[in-house]
Amino acid sequence: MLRLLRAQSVLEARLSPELGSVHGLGLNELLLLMQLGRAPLHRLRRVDLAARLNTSQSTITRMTAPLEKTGLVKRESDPRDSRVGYVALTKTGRTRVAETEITLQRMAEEIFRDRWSDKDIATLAGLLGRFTATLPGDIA
Amino acid sequence: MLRLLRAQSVLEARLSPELGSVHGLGLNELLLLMQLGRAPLHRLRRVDLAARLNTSQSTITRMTAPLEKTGLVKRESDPRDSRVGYVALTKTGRTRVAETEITLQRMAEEIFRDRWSDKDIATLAGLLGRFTATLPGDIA
DNA sequence: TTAATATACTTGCATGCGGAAGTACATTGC
DNA sequence: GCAATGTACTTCCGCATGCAAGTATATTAA
Repeated sequence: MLRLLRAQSVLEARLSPELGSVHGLGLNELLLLMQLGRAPLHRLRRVDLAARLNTSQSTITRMTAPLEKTGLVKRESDPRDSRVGYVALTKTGRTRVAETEITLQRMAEEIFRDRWSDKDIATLAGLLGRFTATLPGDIA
Repeated sequence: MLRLLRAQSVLEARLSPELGSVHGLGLNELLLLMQLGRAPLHRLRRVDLAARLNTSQSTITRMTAPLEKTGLVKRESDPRDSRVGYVALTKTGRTRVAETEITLQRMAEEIFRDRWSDKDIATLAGLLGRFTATLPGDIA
């Protein structure tokens, strides 16, 4: 179990810098945008987004501010309930996510290429899924 | 692979609060002390400790300061090389680590109890080991 | 209707972290 | 021996984050 904690830090240390330098997005920003990309209408309420990213609402507020400025994301309101603010992917945002996901995919292949069979990967994903299953918006 | 990132945050969210409230140690502090506990003479150079925790040296400096104050850890110097500062577990520190590890063990069992067989756990540990193998001081 | 409670979000504050710069010491090459 | 380089550590600064408090709106109960 302790290995899970360590493995994450190894992985993050490897992924984060390249994503940042190539696409100007932090790993967490990418994960946020990916959640939006998979949501209906490419948008989510801020509370739901926080739950999916297993983080706090205040983090969402602060993370989305710069993304709005760069135009990857925009605010939308709910006519039924004026408390809620949706975070919605813009068209620019969608293309940017797509590009970055390709890079991520390439890096994943690079990491797994050596000693991992497809079966190993599937097994790992399955076992880890038991942890992440408690979260909404689980990602394959 | 994304699941690995999510699984860690789920796990940390579950472990951290209880460890803090029961033993007054953060999860990262415990991991630090555990590394010392497994090292020869119960001590490590600060650089090596940073490498084992996959963190920066400055983090080690800041984390050890409070641990020194509470007497769980003490400084030792190297007569051969006066640049190095060892971080060494005190006797108090050793008993505290032992107590806390028991709590951790209990929590782990609680988490895995339901849907996990011993074989599942072993498989997961093995697969994750491929990531952590690059770090010194890997922990079972 | 109105008061009490619940929900969605933002802001202020404190904490934990990494990186760069600074200091002290050790090692290498001449 | 001494200059140049490398290593161990600390401190400073900025960034990301959670929590608690505050605001605005919605829902529930009387």
